[in-house]
Amino acid sequence: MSETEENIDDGGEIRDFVRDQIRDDLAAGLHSGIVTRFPPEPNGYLHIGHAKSICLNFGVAAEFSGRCNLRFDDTNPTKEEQEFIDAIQADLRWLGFSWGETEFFASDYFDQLYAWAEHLIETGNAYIDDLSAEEIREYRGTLTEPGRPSPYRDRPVDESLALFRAMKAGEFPNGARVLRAKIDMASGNINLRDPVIYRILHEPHPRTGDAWCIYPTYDFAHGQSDAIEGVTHSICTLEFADHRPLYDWLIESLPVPARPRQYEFARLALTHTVLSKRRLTQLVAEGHVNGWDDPRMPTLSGLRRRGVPAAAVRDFISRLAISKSQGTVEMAMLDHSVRELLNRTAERRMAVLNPLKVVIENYPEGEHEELQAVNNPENEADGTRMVPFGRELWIERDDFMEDPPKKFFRLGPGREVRLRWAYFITCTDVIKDASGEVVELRCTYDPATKGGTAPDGRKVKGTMHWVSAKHAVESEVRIYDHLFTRPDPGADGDFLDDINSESLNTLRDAKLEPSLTEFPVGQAVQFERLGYFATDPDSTPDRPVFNRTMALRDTWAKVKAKG
RNA sequence: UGGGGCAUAGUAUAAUUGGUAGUACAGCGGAUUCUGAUUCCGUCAGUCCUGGUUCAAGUCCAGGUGCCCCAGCCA
Repeated sequence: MSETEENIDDGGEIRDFVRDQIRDDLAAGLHSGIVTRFPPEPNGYLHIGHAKSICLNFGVAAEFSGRCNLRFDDTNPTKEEQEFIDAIQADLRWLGFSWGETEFFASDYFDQLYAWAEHLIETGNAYIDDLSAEEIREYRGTLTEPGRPSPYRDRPVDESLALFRAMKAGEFPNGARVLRAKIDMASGNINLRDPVIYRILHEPHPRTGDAWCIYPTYDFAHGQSDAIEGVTHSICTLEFADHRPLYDWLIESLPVPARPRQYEFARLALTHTVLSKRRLTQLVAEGHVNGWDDPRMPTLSGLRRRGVPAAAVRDFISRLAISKSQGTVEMAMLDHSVRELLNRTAERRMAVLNPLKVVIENYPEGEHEELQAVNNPENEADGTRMVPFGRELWIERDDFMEDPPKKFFRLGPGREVRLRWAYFITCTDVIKDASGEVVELRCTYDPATKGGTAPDGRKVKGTMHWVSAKHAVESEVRIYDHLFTRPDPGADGDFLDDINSESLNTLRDAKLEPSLTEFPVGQAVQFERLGYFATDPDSTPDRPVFNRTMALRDTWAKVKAKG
């Protein structure tokens, strides 16, 4: 595994503004150790954008001999589910990260957070507001106009305290009242216009059950949770920069055990896909894809199912910059990391996706032989295997043209090509059906070319893959393309309108060489000349199903397209 | 003058803090090849704008412009 790191200085350290900050803080003696955290909300599956945050937070912790906590930000039981908690942990492990014995939950701190809320009321820094959600919005003002104080803003401390306790006791319905921090209704930063910090939610929580009917908001939970855990550097994405003043205000207003600091970096955006949880959830909920782990999804589980190795994801992330400028990375960048890793590690096999029958007329009927093939030219240790060869073969339809252009190196009438690891064959006849479609080729082979080289030194331009018809394993192969037709889905209207209707092409008549039945689910393999594939969990013992992880680069396709 | 953030090749970024604009991906061309793969070689292309300071500006100063985020009792 050779994961390249982009921004490395001569000392081998990764350089970016977050790590620079940490080095400075360490040099200034601010901390004895570094603690970060990865704080997913369990309301969806992890995607490749999360991988950037994961690699940053866990990476930083490892580089500075610190610790990274996995902490679920589970403060909104209306959206969160145990299924997501389990999936997030599974995806993290797959990606290759571990977080020690325990995982943390914001809900573990509900008692402490509640006590701090009371403290805020007692110190005159928070109040119970009876305004409705709509009224609060009206009073908040707009982006350019200041807000107005709620009529309940100066309610006596005792009254707020009593009301807050009544809220906790379940005496009010959802939405009846909220607890608000008392900060500045005229602030240019809307997060400081008396933000709601506790709301009534009569909703069972995946972890605390019915213990609570009031729940803290993100803003009231996150920084304090960081403080409780001794997090030194709370690294989040740019959209939270506006929240930092509130984060700091709460830390300063409360008797918390530590002073964590928040730093923001630009989240990952990728072309030809979407990475917002709202959109991904919509794709799943409305059935545009077959679940969170659909191989077309940018989720970690989708990538895994498609056959993308975790190491390739990590390599891709390592090439990214940690910065504050929000760009969109080309999907080709990810493709490159996948191909580079798989080229080195995936064994090669032969499979015919769109079969065309070939009969070798001068090969003895009823006989076959075993020919030796190299498993991986990039890794001699992978050895060789035997592949059965016979009189009737399958070749790829695309590898034959009746009237080929000059640059076409493959099979055509009267042409000679090499069958990989086997023989040179020459096409002698083309059989068509009533509609004129080619259904079979008649060929002859040269026994002297066994193994693929001609003793007389003659050359052929093309080498093709093939599968013995008698020994072929019937299979289904799923070919994937970008989920969206354009690089920026939704930029020009509804993102659903940009869904690629041809993102999944299921080939039900694929022919595999026999050894392909030995590949366990998820194991990467290269089908020679076609791409990298991995077995899908839908496979059955008698009918394997393969997903195409990534096509090989195809310069012929480019030549052909140019005409 | 609501607040916050960001501008370097097609894309993502680097530039020792004022001293030759470098890297990766993509593209293009070629060599090698029993995968039209891989590998190798070559090549294209960039500092948002306008002024200013300076021997010297991507970097400093002034003024513009453009893009992103914020008006959830989501995170």
